[in-house]
Amino acid sequence: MIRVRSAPSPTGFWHIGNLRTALYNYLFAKKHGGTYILRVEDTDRERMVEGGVEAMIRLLHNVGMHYDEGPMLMNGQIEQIGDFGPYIQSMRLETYKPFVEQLLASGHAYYCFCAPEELEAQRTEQQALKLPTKYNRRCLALTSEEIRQNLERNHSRVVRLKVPEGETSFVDIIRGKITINNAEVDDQILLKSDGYPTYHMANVVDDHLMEITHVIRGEEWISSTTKHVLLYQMLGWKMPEFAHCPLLLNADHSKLSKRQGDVAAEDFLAKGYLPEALLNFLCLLGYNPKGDQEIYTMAEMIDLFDLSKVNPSGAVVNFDKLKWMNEIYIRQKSTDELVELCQPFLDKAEKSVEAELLKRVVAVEKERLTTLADIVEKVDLYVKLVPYDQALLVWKKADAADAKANLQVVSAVLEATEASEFTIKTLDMKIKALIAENGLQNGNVLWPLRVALSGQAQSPSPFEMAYALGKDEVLRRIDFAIKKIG
RNA sequence: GGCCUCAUCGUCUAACGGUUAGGACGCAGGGUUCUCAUCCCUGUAAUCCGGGUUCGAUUCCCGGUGAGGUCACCA
Repeated sequence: MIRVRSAPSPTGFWHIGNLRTALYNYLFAKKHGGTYILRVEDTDRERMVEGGVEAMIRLLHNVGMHYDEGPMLMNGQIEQIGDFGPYIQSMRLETYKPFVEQLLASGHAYYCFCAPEELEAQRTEQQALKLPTKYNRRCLALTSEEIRQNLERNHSRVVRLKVPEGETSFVDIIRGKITINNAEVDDQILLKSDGYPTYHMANVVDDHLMEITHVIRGEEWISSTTKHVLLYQMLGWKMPEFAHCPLLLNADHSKLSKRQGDVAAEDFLAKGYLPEALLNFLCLLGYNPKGDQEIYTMAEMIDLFDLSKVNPSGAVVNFDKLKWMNEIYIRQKSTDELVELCQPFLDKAEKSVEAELLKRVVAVEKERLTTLADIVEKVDLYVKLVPYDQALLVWKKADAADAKANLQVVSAVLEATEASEFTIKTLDMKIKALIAENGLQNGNVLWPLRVALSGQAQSPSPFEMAYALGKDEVLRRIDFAIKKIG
């Protein structure tokens, strides 16, 4: 049984790289009929952010990546769902203690009473001498009597991993075998002076206890994996398989950061990117399941998912391509769905648009939306005619008299047309027929008509505009234009 | 700096050791068209460098270079 987890810290925001790694966990679990788990790694109390856990839960919910076990929101309250809980590390402090004791007893770990300031001083010295910055193992030389006394005095202390000699290897599904000489590895702190375990300790213990079979995480963890492997060996536990996903990069190839534009996953949803588009895009960033296909349904992504096909090199995020993909997904939506999706953006902008009008506007503007938020501006010219210069009404190959005459002809026809016949297709046929019958030029009729309806040099076609606006408003705007010409 | 990892168009990528090195985004041009958008067509541009192995290397091996990661009582 495959069991994988996303193990985020709730101390910051989730950027799209974190989301992508989570997606790979999700796809891998679903592909193999396994279990996807959310576990919160909040052992750093100083960096706790209020509401961080809730935000993460909502994000996964909003993008439709539902997990089988983990903290879930029930009526606004966090509840632990699953047989391996709790899934929040700060609630598991007692769970880690026996294992730290075990390591201490077996000689794989030791107490360290050095003050943080001392360690800091050591580090700067080592850096100055261009030596590796490692703990000097001073406390390893302590006699058992000295240790006992320090403990009795309740001296501030941590527990460190005693890294043995030799070398450590593990197989990464994406990169193959990775070997590191243990001499390079620092005696990692496992238990902090505040009684909280560090990531390394908590992560290994929880992965074991929660029976995690595959650890799929970001590339930045490769070097610490040695410590994790050592811990599995010392505790006599079966190791999970590892897969380290490449990082996402800025255009200048630096690690993706907030400084160079918005990268928080939530922000993309807030800006009107569809979750499906975002996930499809992230899935293909550094990965290709097969051939030339670009658009995949979630079912396809799951079906085709293969961790070993993930590219090992970092991927620059091509935001233009995300926009393109979002446009594709928007066009695939039905008008009704799109109206529903757009509504929150209008609400947020405090624009209220009559339901039937909005539906017609969305139908027309669908091909012109890059994000859902674009609807907020698009809707303006339908709600209210914006002022325009009367010269705009005149087609480049004609004059004002033509514009006026043609608008009058069209107006008469439209007036005689039933409101129910104001569809794009019918209007197109009627007006084109009118042009043909009177031996007119398309441009000389359609340009003034379109400008009369939109007030813009560039806009949807007059048929689309007329359909969206409806008969009454159309006649009103044409009349206004005719009077404007004078 | 030590260690680890990586390397195909500007970007994301495809290519049993044999292809005119393919696709997508972007960009440019064209078609459709009253304008915009959509849609369609065309073009643009890449195997980091040097050795080896091989009849043959983008592909395998070694070295160099470059890039990224990591070196916390953060995850």
